[in-house]
Parts: sequence; structure tokens; C-alpha cells
Amino acid sequence: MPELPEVETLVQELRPQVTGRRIDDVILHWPGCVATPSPRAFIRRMKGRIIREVRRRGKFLWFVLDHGAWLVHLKMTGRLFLLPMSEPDPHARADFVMDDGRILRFQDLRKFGRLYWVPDPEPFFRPLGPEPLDPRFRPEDLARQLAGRRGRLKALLLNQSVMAGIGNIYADEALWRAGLHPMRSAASLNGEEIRRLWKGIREALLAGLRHHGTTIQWYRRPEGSSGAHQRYLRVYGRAGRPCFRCGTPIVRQVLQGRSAYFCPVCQR
DNA sequence: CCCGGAACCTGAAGGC
DNA sequence: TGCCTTCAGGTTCCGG
Repeated sequence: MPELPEVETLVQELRPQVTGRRIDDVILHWPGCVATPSPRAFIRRMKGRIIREVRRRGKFLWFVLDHGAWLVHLKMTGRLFLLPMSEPDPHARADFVMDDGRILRFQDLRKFGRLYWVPDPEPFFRPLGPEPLDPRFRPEDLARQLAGRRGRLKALLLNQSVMAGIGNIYADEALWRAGLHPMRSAASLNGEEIRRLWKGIREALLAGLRHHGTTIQWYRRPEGSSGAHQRYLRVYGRAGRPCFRCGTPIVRQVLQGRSAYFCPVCQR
């Protein structure tokens, strides 16, 4: 579910709540959520650690600890909640008891989400492409990331090694803003189109961030409220409804195994 | 390289 | 009411 704007919203809202706190206890309701190391070793590594910083890399939440790093990937339905006390929840997968008594809960209906403890996240993040909202990320960098790639734009935007953090919603939103068809080949773009794509990506992500993310169904902010960006989406989920630019009905098509929403007239 | 499809899971929603 | 199908914000693996 969550893409860059949703994960960034979580990071910004959790940061003032948990920075400097110690993790007193870890309870794994479903040990399968731990990707690495083993569940027992994960508990041993996490207990007693102090959270120094809360950061994001691509779609990963990144808790910098006094020893190593705790990473969380929410995949489709993962959530992180801060609760005043533990309460029964069939979808709770892991609880982190903080030194102020509050519970940082990892919840995940579909069980795709994963937790990681790593001594050093650098090798872990190495496969990821640049951060599209980094001020140092310029149109030339986008051109470099696309150079030599034979794929279609939609697939490349979803590829985390091309750029980190974009998912199905913001890929469609970025392509609509850029006026580019999802099945255009990257190799066919001229300089002006690359620039438009760069701008479309940034504006789509910044709009999502401004509204604290998109809640279609599962995504929630750490205190439980929804994002608001679903009210401002330009194409995603708008099949059959008029394009905001030209009035043509928006098309939904399955491309690369994912649903793609686009305007068949003004996206070329 | 690139693409499509399946797999990993558990619902919600819509058609009949 | 109940059964069946389809769809879902992500990622990875496998075969063509």
C-alpha cells in the first residue's frame, strides 16, 4: 500500500514521538514478519536499544538505533501505530514496548510486510536508486537512470533501482502530470519529455505528501487517521470519468500485471 | 534485458 | 443469505 508520501508521513509523525526512547520489550505475535535475522536474534538485538533517529529510504522506514538499524517495509497492508497501551488485535504482528509504556505496534492484514535488524543498512540500501525528492536529484539524473533501459515508463517508475519510493498510484499520477503514456519506451523520450517526467514525479509525490498520503483502504497515519490525498488524485481510480485536462474518459488497463489508469488522448 | 504470470496472504465488494 | 469471482497501495522468482 504505502508509497513514498505515505511512508514519509509516518516518519514525520513518529519522529517526535519515539526519538530518544528505549525499546524495553519486543513481542512477536507472528514471528514470520521478521525477515532477518532469526526471530529470536531479532528480539535479542532490538531489546534495550535506543531510537536515535527516524528516517526513510525509498519505501523503507529506517530507525537508527544506538546499535544497528531497524528497518520496516509495509508492503501492501502494513501499518505502524502508537498505542497508549496494548489492546487485542487479530492483525497485530509485533509490539514494541517503549520506555514510556506506549506500544509501537506493527499491524499487517496480508502478512507481506517485513521487519529487519541489520548492523549497517548501507549494503541493504545499495540496490535502491536515487530519492526523487532529494534536491540534488535533477532532470539529468533521471535521464541517466533511464539511459540504456529498454522498458516502458510505467515499469521503470515502479522499479526501485531506477528511483526509490514510487508505487502504482504515484506512477500513474506522475505520468498523467507529465502527459506521457505508461507504455512509452524510455528510450523514445526527448530532453523536454524527460524534464516533464521529472517535474510530474516531483509534483505527484509532493501533492501526496501535502495531504499526508492516500488512503484507499488500509493506510493510516500513526494515530489512526486517514490521509486525504485520495480526494485529489488526478487519474488513479478514475476509470470512465473525464480527464481533468481534456475531458476524455480515463481508461483502466492491466499493464505489467498492475492496473494502470491514464488518459488515452493527452498522454502520448 | 524484458515481459507476463504466479506466488506470498487476507479480506472487501459486487454479481447472481 | 450465501457462493463465487475479482481486485488490492509491493516484491520476487520462474519461464519464454
